[in-house]
Amino acid sequence: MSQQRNGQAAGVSDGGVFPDLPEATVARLPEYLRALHHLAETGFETVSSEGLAAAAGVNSAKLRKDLSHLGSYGTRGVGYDVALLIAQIEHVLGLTQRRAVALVGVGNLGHALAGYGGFSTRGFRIAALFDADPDRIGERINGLVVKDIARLPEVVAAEAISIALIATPAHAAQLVADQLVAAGVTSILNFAPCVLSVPDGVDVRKVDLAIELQILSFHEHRKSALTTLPAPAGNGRMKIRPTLNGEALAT
Amino acid sequence: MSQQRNGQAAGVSDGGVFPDLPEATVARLPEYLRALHHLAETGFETVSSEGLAAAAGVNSAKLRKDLSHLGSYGTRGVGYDVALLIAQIEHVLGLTQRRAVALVGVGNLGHALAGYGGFSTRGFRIAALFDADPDRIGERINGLVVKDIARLPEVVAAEAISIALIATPAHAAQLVADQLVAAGVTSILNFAPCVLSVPDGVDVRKVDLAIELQILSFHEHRKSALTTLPAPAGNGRMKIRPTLNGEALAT
DNA sequence: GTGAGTTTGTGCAAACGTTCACAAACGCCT
DNA sequence: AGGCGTTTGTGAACGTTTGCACAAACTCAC
Repeated sequence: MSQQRNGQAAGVSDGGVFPDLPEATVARLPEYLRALHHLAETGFETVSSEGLAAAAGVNSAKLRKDLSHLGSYGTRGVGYDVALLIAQIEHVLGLTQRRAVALVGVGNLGHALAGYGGFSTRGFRIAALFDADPDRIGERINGLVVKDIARLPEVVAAEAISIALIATPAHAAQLVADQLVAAGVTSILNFAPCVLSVPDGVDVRKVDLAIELQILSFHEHRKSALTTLPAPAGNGRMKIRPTLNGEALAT
Repeated sequence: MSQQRNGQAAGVSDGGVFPDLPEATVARLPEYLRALHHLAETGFETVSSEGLAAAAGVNSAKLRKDLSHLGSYGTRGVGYDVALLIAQIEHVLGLTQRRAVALVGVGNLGHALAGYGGFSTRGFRIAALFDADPDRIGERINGLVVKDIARLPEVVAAEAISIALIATPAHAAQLVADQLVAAGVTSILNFAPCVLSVPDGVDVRKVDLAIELQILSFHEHRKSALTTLPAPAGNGRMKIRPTLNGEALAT
C-alpha cells in the first residue's frame, strides 16, 4: 500500500489522498461499489475476493490488487466486510457527500438523462438544466426548470457545481465546454461526438454510443469471417474467397 | 503489419481478416473515422498524422502505429488520403454494409436511444424495438412499432440482427441477454448497471453513466484535496487536518 | 536530376496493467 | 494451545501499450 493505514476507530478519520492510484483501478472501483451495494441488499456481511470478483465481472487477483492499493481491510481466511468496504470505496471516490451536477442540452438524449434515476441513487444530484434554445428554456423536466445557458456562472456558483454533462449537438459542444470551464466546472462528461479541448486541470470523459457499436461491429466482422472456418486445427492457413460485398468466406 | 497487403485495385477486394489488431487500436479506430469524416466534409483530401491525431485527440506517434497495423497507405512527405483511409477503416470495422441492431427496453433511456440520430449516420440502423410491458407494446417511436419481446427470435432472423442494445432495468437485463443470445444475437451493448454473463463467442460492452460520473468524482475529490496545497515543493509531506465531513484540508 | 524539406513507418525502451503463485495471517475445531 | 483449511496481500513474471527518435520515402522547386 502507498501510505500507512492504521484503523478508522471512530468513523472515517484520515481524509487521506490517494495520489498514485492506477487509473485502471479507479475505473473499476465504481463497479466494485455497485456489486457491494447489491451484496449488502442481499444480506451479505462479508464477501471473499472470489465472490466479489464474480459479482463485478473481473478476476479475483485483479480485485485483490485493486483493493490492496487503497490499503483495504480484508481478513485472511474470511474475506472483506461489505459495509466497511463500501464506506472505504465511497470515501476514496469522494462520494461521502452527494455531488451536484449540471446538464447542458435537453434535446433527445438530454431529456432522458434528466429523467434517469440512476444518478440520484449513486451519489449525484442533477442540480440544474441548461439549454440555448429559447423554446426549451422554461420547460419543466422532473421538477427542474430548464435555464438559459447564459445563467451558467451564477447557478454553478450558487449550487457548488463542479461536474457537468454535455448533451448538445457536436457543433455546440466546444462552446458549451468553454462556458462551463469559465463558470468554474472542472469535470465534464461529454456525450457529443467530438473532441473537446480544455485547460489543464479540467477532466473530460467521453461517452460515444456509435463508437461502442462500431467496436462491436469490428468483432462481429471478425467473427463472421472466422465462424465459417469450422476446424481451427491444421496448418493455420485458410483460403479466402472474396464475395460481392467484400466480406470474407472460407472455402 | 500482420499479413501482406497489396493494393485494392478494383474496389475492396481482399476481404482480409485482422486477427491480431490490438484491442486498444480497435477502440480508437472509430474516433479516427469520425475525425476523418469531419475532415472530408471540410474539404480536406489528405491529412498528416499530426493533423488527424489532433482532430482525434491523440498523439501522432500513436496514430501512426495504429494505422500501420492495418497496413495503411500513407505517403511519406504528404500524409494520408482521407477518402482512402475512411474506406480502409470502414472496411476493417465491418461497416461496409449498414448493420441492423435491435433495442430492448423502451423506457426513459431506451426512448432516447430509439430517437438518437447518431446511429443511422454512422453505420447502423435500428431495425426493431422490444419491450416486455404490454402497455408499451404497440407504441410507435420514430416510425417503429414496439414489439413484444417474445417475438425476438422471429424478428432477429428476419432482419439479420446480430447486435442488440439492452436498455432495461438491471433486474431484467440478464434474462433479456439470455433471450437475445438464444435468438442468435452475438454482440450486446448493455446500458443496465449490472454484469451480464454470456457464452463464449458473444461480446458484451457496457455503458454505465453513473460509473463515468463516479470516476470524475474521484478526480474532483483528488483535485480539491490538492488545490488547497499551494506549494508542491518541500519535503513532499503534508499535514492533514480532518474536517467534519471527512474531507481533507491542508493546513 | 539533385537537394531541401516534409512525413511516414518502425525498432526500441520505458511505463503500465494483468496474472500467477505462494507465504503470511486469520478463524475454527478439538 | 495447536493444527487445519481458507483467504488475503504481494513479489515476480509476463504481456500490452505508449512514446521517442530516426531512417526511409516521398514531393517540390529549380
